[in-house]
Amino acid sequence: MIDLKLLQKDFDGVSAKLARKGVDTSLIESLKEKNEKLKLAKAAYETLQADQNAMSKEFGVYKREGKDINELKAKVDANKIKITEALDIQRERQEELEKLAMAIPNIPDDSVPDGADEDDNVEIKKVLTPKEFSFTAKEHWELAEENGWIDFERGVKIATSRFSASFGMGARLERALINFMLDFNRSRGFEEVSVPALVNRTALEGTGQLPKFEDDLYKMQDQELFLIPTAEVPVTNLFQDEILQETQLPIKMTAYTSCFRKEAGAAGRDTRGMIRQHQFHKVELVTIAKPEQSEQIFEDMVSCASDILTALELPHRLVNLCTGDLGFGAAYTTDIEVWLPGQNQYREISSISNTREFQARRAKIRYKDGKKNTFVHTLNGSSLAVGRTLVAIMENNQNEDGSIDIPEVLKPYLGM
RNA sequence: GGACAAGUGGGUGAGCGGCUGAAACCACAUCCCUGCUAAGGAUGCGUACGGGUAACUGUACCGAGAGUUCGAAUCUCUCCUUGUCCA
Repeated sequence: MIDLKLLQKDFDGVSAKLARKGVDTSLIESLKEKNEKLKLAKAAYETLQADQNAMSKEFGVYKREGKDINELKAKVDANKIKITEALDIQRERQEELEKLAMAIPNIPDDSVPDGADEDDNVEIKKVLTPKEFSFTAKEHWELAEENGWIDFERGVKIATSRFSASFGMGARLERALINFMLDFNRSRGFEEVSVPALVNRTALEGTGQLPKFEDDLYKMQDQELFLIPTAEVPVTNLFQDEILQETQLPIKMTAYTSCFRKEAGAAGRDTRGMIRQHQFHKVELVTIAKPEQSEQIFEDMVSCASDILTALELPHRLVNLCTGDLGFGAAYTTDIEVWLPGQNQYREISSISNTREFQARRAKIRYKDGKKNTFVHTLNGSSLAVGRTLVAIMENNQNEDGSIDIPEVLKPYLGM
């Protein structure tokens, strides 16, 4: 959630920054107005309530002294009617404000380049050079089927489109990758956690998936629970509504979970293969940090994800997301794109974001900064998307006969 | 699944419908005293939002929500969680 005090203080600054993200200034104007109206309504209600409390106190005194209370009671009763009205107005305004405020994205950092979509993202650097193939590189679905690693039809049969099943070395590689990634992240100081795959509405509001993106989520029918679209949701919200000790920070965590996305609006994109599935494996990094720590930790997280790809000998590049491609909660984001020779292009395999205090404000995660309570910064990033890593291994390590070389670092995980 | 009980501040734990934002103790912070393998004393110490340069002050919060009442941590209802017992 954006900082309403900041909005009040620096309306022009805030609205200009949000305009870069396509948020209409009139919306911000309306937010500011609603906030001011709520303050007035609150003040009105609180004054009446203060009167009421004072009169109620007198009641006790009157009774003890055996005084007549009829007159006082008439006054109090009349005041009560006004309080009820004032409270209704206040609640209504509160709801209006919240509804609007929860739907406004984070303020993009000044370093975020302007742009409409992913084509305007800015490359930061390339790591490793894609190798030349003496033959035409195949796409991963072809290789996956040839090797019997992934069965797309049978996945669809037991669920629906955009589901797949892995067999043999395909399945074992997935597991090896998960373990390798978790171990790697752990070696960089991220504590492993294991969390529920179902979360409630409050958690999703805390990290910003709700209320705006309900269509992208799988929801239980008989309970207010949702399948997680990313481990970021349960892991970040572990500390929801807590006041942490300064010495606890930063809290660096890594978690493996399945992720579930409806992929609403992605019809026709990546329909073949396992680039875009409804369920996929992902190893995630989440950090809860003091504000002054978050820039450095962000860099550490980017390095961690990039170094995993380097260890797997997969060429990739880092890009700085432009305003148009930036997620709802992020102040700034670096994507890591892995080279896919079969597709002859770089494709996203990780996305690392600093949300600064955007999620912390929603999820009420604070720490004791001396005597004051201060919102923490929260960061999250994939390290990495497992399915896409497998895709990258298949395409980059393919031989002319269709066989695939296993990366050295994975061999211990496969008993090789 | 059924019965009963409980949910209070960082922790333990008191709380009669008004004098309780909440005793006491522990922890923590600052200060004082003392000089020895330890302690003693004083003060402070919840959160959110609003007003005030500030001292301070208003409102709300004792699992969540609703209700009764002039007034609720305290009474009633619903829900959630935990514990114990039963199936």
